[in-house]
Amino acid sequence: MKKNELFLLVLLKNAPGLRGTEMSEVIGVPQQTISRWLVELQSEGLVSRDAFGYSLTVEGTAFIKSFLELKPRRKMVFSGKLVSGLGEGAYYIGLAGYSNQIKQKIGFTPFPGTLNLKLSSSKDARKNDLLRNMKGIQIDGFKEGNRFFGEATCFHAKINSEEGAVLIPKRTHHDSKVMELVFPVALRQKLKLKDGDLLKVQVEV
Amino acid sequence: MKKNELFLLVLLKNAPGLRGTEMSEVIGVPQQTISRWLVELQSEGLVSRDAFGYSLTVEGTAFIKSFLELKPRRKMVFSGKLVSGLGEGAYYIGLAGYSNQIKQKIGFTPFPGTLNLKLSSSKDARKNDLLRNMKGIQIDGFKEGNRFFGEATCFHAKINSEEGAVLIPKRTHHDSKVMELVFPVALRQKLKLKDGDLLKVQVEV
DNA sequence: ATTACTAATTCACGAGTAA
DNA sequence: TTTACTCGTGAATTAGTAA
Repeated sequence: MKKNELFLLVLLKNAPGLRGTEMSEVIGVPQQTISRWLVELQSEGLVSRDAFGYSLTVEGTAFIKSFLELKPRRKMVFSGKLVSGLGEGAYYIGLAGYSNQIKQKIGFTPFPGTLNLKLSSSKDARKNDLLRNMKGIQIDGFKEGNRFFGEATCFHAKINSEEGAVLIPKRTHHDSKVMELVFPVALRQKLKLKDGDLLKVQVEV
Repeated sequence: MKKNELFLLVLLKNAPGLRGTEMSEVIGVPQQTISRWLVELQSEGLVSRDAFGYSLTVEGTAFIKSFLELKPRRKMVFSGKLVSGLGEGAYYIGLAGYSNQIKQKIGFTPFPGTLNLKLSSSKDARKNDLLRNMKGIQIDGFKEGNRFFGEATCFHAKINSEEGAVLIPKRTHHDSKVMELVFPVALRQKLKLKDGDLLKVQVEV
């Protein structure tokens, strides 16, 4: 696939059954060029054509979907001091609505309680801000009785080889210097941690 | 923005703070080319650079977001015969969980009942299939007591100047020949319709 | 290390036109 | 109508290299 042809894939994803002439108008590229792009995309099996116009093939749909999520695997390292949360974390993580999703999407049943880190440097706070804008593992919101519990995003993370996850609630705007983590075990006890201990976190982004 | 530079915008959307060299690896284009693209994107104010790498600016974020939803406004016309549903429609549409969303996102409080059309031609059935794959107005699922009610997609639609909407439940796989519509009024009564009447629907996609 | 300039090369573009 | 071919032209690419 030539880079420019991405335009057509996005367009066809949004509106299957388009004509080449329509795409030409929307993108602002001559019909001849659109045609050339479409010929290549068809030869690659990403696009098909019928009497109603062009559409993505199954492969094309998969391709554009995975492309839109394209990102390199990177590790971001943060360091911060352990602080006490307000005990809210334990309440939320204890709810089946969150706990089950974490089990299913991240791979462990979280210990009902969160580890709160106060990041040491403003560099790390800045990186934390970047993290909050990234698309991680989506945890859906849900309704429990009359209360609504919001969405969150997670990233796989490690503290001293202990596998866990960073938890970023979508709507509540924590301080950029605060990072919240969940683990399958009571990490405070397992690693004999206390408030003020300096910890290094490796986050998979 | 040159067309190719879209790659970088998508990438930076997914992973802000990337280095040019990383983007080069992921996209498979030499670093020199990435650099040239980034120079242009910065001069256009879509991308900014700091000590941590490149990120989208606010304008860049808005730009890529609107691009990903790019599609031409089109009208699709269907014709079909009015048939009786199973009365399920009325039950679902009557639920506040759906009704309120339709009011908010489409602009009218739906009459609790749906109009079911049996499409006349296989051409129309094929177009209906295309419609089901398009991204329309999203109606979220919700939980009511123990029951879960699934997502749906809507499109603005008209029957004889009467404004309504096509309703496409996400998970239930209706026959492609069946189209379900909602209106702010009891259209059957208002237009004195009866089963078997031939109707033309204009759908905004 | 990362980023960006210059210059040689390539190959994508699109007007004309046919099917 | 819509789609796609040819081919002359020029813009986009990228290796080499510097900062």
